[in-house]
Amino acid sequence: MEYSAEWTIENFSLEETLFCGQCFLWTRREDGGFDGATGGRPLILSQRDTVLTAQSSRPIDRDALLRYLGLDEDYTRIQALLSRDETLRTAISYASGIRVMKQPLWEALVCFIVSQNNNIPRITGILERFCRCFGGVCEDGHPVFPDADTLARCTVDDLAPLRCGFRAKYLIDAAQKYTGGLLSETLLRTAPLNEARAHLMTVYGVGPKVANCVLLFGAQRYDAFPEDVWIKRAMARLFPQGLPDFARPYAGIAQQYIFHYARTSGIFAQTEGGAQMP
DNA sequence: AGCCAGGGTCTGC
DNA sequence: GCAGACCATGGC
Repeated sequence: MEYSAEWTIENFSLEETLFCGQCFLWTRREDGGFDGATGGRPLILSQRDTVLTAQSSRPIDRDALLRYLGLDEDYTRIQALLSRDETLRTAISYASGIRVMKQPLWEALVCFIVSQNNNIPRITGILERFCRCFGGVCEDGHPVFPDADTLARCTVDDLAPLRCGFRAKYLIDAAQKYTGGLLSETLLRTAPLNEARAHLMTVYGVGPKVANCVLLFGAQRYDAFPEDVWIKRAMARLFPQGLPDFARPYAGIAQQYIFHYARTSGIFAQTEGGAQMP
């Protein structure tokens, strides 16, 4: 690891941010750090108290990494705004170190297509095979996330090793539309939310939930509000009237705190002590 | 064995 | 517009 970088960051949890269900591309190391990549560069991230450290075999783009981790946003302000609601304040306080990451659109599209009707450990496994099979590995052995062009040339049978089931045909259609220029990132980032969502839903296998995840995590649309089974349960109990209006511009960020709180705090007794982190 | 998992499509009403 | 069958896979 020739290159390294270091930051001091208050009120941030790298582990909770990487493993709170918004991203499935990082793995735990035995030394307590995490293996992953951004922008095609392999990275080892670690944190001790308020010190975040990045190591890589290639030069580190400090700004890009901070942005990827959502650390370029003022969460003091966002959390204070959302905390005007008492229930949101509870959910945020439970894991206030979480940041909503800014993932590349293509990665988010693939990851959340894979996520549908699936559980987090298996999503992670499928995506690891996906990277190894179609992206190869970089010089230090870390799997590389494949380009859309590579996947667009594949058939459903080519994807068999992934064991991703009925999602294979969805992934291929997404790749073909993405490389074919049928998905406008500008539109997804700037159009009214309903239009952007409808645009994404032209992809076979992308419905409202996956579209909202891609908008939130892959296009930084903080007003997008993905509703999976956990969020539906949590909303029915905690916000029967829906989120308060003032929270709407950041509904997606609120959603991430609610999601993590609902799954791991034990307020829903479905899984003893909450869902386990991989 | 049956149900569930960060759902979506397709058909039939 | 809405319910219900069906879709692959793996863990519990």
